[in-house]
Amino acid sequence: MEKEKIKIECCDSFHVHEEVVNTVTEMMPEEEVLYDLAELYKVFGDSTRIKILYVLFEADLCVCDIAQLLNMGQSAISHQLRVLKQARLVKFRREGKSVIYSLADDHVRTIIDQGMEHISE
Amino acid sequence: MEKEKIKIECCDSFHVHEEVVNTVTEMMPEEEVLYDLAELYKVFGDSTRIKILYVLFEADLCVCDIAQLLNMGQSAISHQLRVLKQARLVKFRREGKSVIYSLADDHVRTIIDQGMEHISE
DNA sequence: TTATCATATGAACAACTATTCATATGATAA
DNA sequence: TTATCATATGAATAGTTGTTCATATGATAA
Repeated sequence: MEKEKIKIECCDSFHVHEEVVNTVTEMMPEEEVLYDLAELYKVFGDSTRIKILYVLFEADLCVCDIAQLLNMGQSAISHQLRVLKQARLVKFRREGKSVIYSLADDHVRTIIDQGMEHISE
Repeated sequence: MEKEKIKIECCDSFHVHEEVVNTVTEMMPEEEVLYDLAELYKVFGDSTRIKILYVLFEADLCVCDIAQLLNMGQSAISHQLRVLKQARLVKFRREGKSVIYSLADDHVRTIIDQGMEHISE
C-alpha cells in the first residue's frame, strides 16, 4: 500500500523536491498507456502512411487505386493499410471484387492538422 | 505548364475518376512537408520521449533529474532531449551547472491529448 | 587558471521497420 | 464448381532507431 520511495539525489544536490516527484508519479499514465500512445504516433511517423491518410481525406478508395495514386506497389500499400487498420485509423468495406478503405474517424484529421500547425510555424 | 496526367487503370476498370485524381493532387501537401510531418510524429513515437514530455508537463527539470525520475541513464535522456529539441518540442536554459529543460509550446500538450483521446476510445 | 561536475557526443550493437518479390487467400462472375 | 482477379501475407533485405559505454565539451566555482 505504501508508495515506493523515489530517492532523487543528483547534480550534487536535490533539484527535484518531493512534491514534484509526487505530482509526476501521480500524473504519469500507466506504462502500458504510454506505450500504446507511442505506438499510435509511430503509425503517423511514416510518410507513406501519411500520404494514404491524405488520399483518404478526399475519397474512399480501393487498395490498387491508392497504390496508383501514390505510385507505389500494391503490396506496400496493403502492408501499410494493415498498420493503419490495426491502429483503428482506417476502416474498410468490400465492394464487388475490391476492398474500399476509408477514414475511421475525425481524430485522424485533428491529429494531422495539429502536426501541420506545429511544423508550419 | 500542363499538369502531368495520371493514368488510373486498375482493378480491370477505372475506379478513380479524373475529378478525384485532380482533387487529391491539389490537396496533397508537398513531398517535403509530408516528410517533415512524419518526422514530427516519429518524435512522439517513442515511449521514453513521451515520458519526458509528461514529466515536463509538471515541472522544468535538468537532465539528471529527468533521468532519475524515469529511472534511466543520463546519456539516453540527453540523446532523446536532443531529438525533442530538434523538433522544437522542448527548449532549455542554463542554471548554474545544470541545463533546465521545459516544454516549447502548447502544441505538445494538444497533440498528446488528441492521441490519448484516440487510444482511450 | 584549474579542477570539477553536468551535459553532450560518437561509436557500436541490437532491435525494429518499410519495401520488394513471390505466393496464398478468398470473393466474384461465369 | 472453377477461373479470375483484387487483396493479403510471409520471407528476405536494407535502412533506421534507441540504448549503452566511453569520452569530450564547456560552464562554474575555487
